[in-house]
Amino acid sequence: MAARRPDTSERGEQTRTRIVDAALGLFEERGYEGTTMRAVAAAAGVSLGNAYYYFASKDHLVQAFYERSQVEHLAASRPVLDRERDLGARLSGVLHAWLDTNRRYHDFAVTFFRTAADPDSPLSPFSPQSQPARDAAIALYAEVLHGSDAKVTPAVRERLPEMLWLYSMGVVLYWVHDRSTDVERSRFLVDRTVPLVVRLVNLSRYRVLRGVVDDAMDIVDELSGRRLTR
Amino acid sequence: MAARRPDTSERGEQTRTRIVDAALGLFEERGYEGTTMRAVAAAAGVSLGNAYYYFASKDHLVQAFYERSQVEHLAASRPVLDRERDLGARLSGVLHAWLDTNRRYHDFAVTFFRTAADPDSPLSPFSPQSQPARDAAIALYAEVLHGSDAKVTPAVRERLPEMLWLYSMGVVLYWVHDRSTDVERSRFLVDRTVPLVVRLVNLSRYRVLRGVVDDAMDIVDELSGRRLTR
DNA sequence: CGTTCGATCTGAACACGTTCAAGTCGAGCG
DNA sequence: CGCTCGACTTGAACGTGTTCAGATCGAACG
Repeated sequence: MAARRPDTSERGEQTRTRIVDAALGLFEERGYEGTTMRAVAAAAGVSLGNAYYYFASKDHLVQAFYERSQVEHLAASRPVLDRERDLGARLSGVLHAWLDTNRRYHDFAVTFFRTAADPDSPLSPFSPQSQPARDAAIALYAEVLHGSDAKVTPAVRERLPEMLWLYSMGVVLYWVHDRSTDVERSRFLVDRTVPLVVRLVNLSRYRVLRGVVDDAMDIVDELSGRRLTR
Repeated sequence: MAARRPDTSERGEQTRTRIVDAALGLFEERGYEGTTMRAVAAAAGVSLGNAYYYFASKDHLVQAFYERSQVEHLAASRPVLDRERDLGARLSGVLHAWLDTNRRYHDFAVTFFRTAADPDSPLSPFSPQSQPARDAAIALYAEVLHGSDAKVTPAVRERLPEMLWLYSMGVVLYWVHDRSTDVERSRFLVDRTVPLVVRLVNLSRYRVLRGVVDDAMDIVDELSGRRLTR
């Protein structure tokens, strides 16, 4: 029979799950900084050292949140993607779905994204360790585009998903800084910029913009042979 | 006679300077994380607690770096701004000047920008405490534009500096993640995107783009009545 | 049953950022 | 000269993330 991955053994996996659950609960309740590793260990019913046996650092603990949030976002996006054909509606729907699923995490997401801004952190959206998550996210925007009735050139069709993802990262960056009630300013940003994006996408077929667009595509190619990092 | 600001009194100012010098030296030598407050205090010849009398936290210590760097950048940009009239040359010159003046700080700037990514940190480029520095930076890009021979509509003329600053923040973000030797990829990014930006600026006068541009300007207005933060 | 060995677990110890109660210093005043 | 007061300085102590040398557990094996 096949050898088991160490962290998939029964006992280990159980303990790992207990720790994650405890951590996410405390994060939501007291925020990231307000949650100590000792508290996490205690809530999970394990020793402090044991928590570090499963998670190399406090930061690594939020990767669990990251994954959970992404699964929720995908699920929340599904209905929109199945229903809408219009590019603007699809893009807007996916972004609002993101804002919805992350609403309750806003407070502690702030400190989470702080560590994510460290290029050396595995949590950075540009880090090698995030590649799977990043690819999944880009794939989502590929579906946003390819499932729509928007007409684009082949070159754009291929690179636009990545650029839409970058655009979504911009929205996230704004959202992190957004202190308005119910993050209405972020929603406003989405509502106002999505039509702009769509219009630019449509314009990209026309002669005046063709040159700029082609050059932009080239730059994306040249710089993403090896991604934003290293 | 006028009352002295406490931190401008003779002895205090001296001590403050000693601490800043010690800190910047150690930052450059061992990086941010590698530098302990105890080491800074020791190098400055003061007690640990005394360092905290002048600087509320380790983070506040890098504001000194921030200011020094900005002064250097301004000085390095001056020749280009006095010489060039072409928008692309001016923009490119200013950005390369930034890369030059910050070259030796790259290693520890990484961790510096990490804390800067925290919206609650006074070091965030979007924070109220950074407003003076931010305004100064935007003013620089206003000079880049207004001293050039580029033809733009009044609306663009007014808002473009802020957008150029945002563009420069994007370059900085890329630079922080850039691990290539001598940050050549960042230089490549500048060389390739500046012409794009210039072409977009020129196109902004034409009918096809007018609508998009006007809408973009509106959004900037609506969202920056109160800035990106609060 | 006894041994072995790797996965799992423990808690004391460490280094660091930060706080604070208690000093010291020096100029101005009576 | 002694006193006062506020600016400045001190170092011990606290809480936290992280490390590590060693338990403990349990399945496989002889």
